[in-house]
Amino acid sequence: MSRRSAKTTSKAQPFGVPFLLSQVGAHVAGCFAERIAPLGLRPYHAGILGVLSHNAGITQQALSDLLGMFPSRLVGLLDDLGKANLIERRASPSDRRTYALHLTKGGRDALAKIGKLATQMQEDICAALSEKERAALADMLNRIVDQQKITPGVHPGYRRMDGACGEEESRPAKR
Amino acid sequence: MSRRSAKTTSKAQPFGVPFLLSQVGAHVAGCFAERIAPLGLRPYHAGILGVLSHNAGITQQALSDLLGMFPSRLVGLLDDLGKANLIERRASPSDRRTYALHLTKGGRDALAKIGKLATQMQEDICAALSEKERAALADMLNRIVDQQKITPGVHPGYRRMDGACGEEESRPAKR
DNA sequence: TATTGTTATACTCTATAACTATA
DNA sequence: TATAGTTATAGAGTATAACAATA
Repeated sequence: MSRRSAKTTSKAQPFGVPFLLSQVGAHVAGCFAERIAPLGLRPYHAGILGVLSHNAGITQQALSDLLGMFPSRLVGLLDDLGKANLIERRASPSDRRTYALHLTKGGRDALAKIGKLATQMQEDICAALSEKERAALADMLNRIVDQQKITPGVHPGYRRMDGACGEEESRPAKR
Repeated sequence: MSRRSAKTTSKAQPFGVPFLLSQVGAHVAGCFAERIAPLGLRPYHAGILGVLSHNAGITQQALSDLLGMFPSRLVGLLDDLGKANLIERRASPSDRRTYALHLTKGGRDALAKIGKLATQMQEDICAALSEKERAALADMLNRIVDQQKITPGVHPGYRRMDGACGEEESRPAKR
């Protein structure tokens, strides 16, 4: 194609799919972080709101399990969301040690805003692709998610990097 | 273990391309980190080796510019690579303040190992895709890289998050 | 005076451990 | 005794500032 001006950049190199995925993924994540910053939120917060919308009433323990993060790390994030009145910790009648996590009205509103923002981002990020290609890209990525046994809708960024990668089939419930 | 049985994951949801890209990208990055760990390297190190292979003799200042990171942050990474005898800082005859960065034989060997490892990873990550699809995916990602003005071969992970995202056309050379 | 590379410092983030209150 | 949630502590990682040598 068109060669770029001299600059320090390298010439057209055959970068592999893994590098491209990681590169574009990091770029997208950075863009997303920038765009939700005005809402007073960080990507971690947004991800939790999303998970809560599909898992109403989940406990903190179960949520930290699902996200693959330490419970102690979750506390601060939930505190943030609580202070912003986006979630509430409802006391559980059966077991008074646990809280049931729920989105508030404000939380659902925030999530809707994030959704619009994500739609806009898709438009920007995929500007170089046709409608058909975007669908094909989404389909391929979904199949990778499935084949790699990534939990749908859960971002690996929460995960503590122990043994999250492929290699073996064993997934010994991590305890 | 009553709570783990319910499989708290959400049902099939329409996750957008940006989320999928970020999700898969983070997964791939984690896998890559795991796989190069036995070489005593982290992704940052590998990325620098790759950049140096196409920019032999670059100065630290120019490299930190290219990567978008603070020079002081670069020092430690180059120290690591130097201690492992993968790069060398050659004294510059014209300007004795600067060093010219070069890969050593060991550095080129390490880079070759990383390349094989990346090829293997591509096989694993793309297991769900046909050859044709892999090519289509790479092509689409390359076009996104181009359209989003991401520097080819440079991972955004180095970048300090100031204003790296799209929005405007202005790119005021960031001094 | 400005610039390159380096060191020093402060701040953020996260993992681990200790604690409480329930069970 | 074990578990849910929290708090405390410590370690890693990074941004900023200050510095010495050279231009």
